[in-house]
Amino acid sequence: MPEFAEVEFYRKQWNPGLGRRVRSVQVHRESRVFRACAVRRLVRQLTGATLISSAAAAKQMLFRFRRGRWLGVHLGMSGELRVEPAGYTPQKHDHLVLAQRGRCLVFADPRMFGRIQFATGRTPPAWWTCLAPPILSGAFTAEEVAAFLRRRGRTPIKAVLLMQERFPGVGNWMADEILWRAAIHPCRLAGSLTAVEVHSIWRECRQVCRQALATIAGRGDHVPPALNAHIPDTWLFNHRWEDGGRCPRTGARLMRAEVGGRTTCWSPARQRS
DNA sequence: CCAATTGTTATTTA
DNA sequence: ATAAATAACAATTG
Repeated sequence: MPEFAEVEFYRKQWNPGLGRRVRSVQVHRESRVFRACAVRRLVRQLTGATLISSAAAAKQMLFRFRRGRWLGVHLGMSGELRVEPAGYTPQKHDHLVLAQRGRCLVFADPRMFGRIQFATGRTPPAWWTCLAPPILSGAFTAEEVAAFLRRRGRTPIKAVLLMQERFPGVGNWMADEILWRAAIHPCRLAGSLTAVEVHSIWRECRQVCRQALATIAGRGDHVPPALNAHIPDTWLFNHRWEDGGRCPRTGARLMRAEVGGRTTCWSPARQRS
């Protein structure tokens, strides 16, 4: 489920634990989510550690603990972070629980495509620092986007938008939202776009990221009561899975088909092949 | 039983 | 050799 802004939403869920010590760590040891992680070491090192700060980038989260301990979380398809009362008993899909004095910080993921990572050191680990420059940073330029689309010229634009090495945090629904706003058909080959269309892609990437962040993740420390509760009906998002759904701008029927290996939704009236 | 799911990666194909 | 397409991963739901 979670893409860019949803990841930020989940990051904030653990905010009540900031500045607090972890008294004990519970793990579902053999779970796949620990495939890139030395679990015993994680348990040993995080027990007694104090959570200092956290950050989200792309679809990745980083939690920093005192004395150079770093916890990485990727939510995969079905992961979530939440807070439970002290004394909480982990359920079937809870793979990692950090118990603090007044609460438990829980990572759950039924499908287990998610990933937990752990590292120690003075500086953030490589899997964090090597992420592509954020779409909302100055390093995400129209020129870089144009060059990338040229290099992937024979690939449908929908599939290109899902490539994390250039569009960090963009997932299936965001890619569809961007193409719908830019009025570009998802099957168009990346190399066939005009300069104006390439520029629209760049602009709408930033626009969708910015608006999604404000709407889904909230502003400052404020977090919306539920994930995706306040997404306006003027977005494609709220119509893409409805059977017989209609384009909020043209009123025409939406189409659905597999493009670039993912179910894709578009408005034929706006997005011409 | 079959098909579906908002992600990533290894393997196969072109 | 590179890039694109496909399969696989796992659990749950309709």
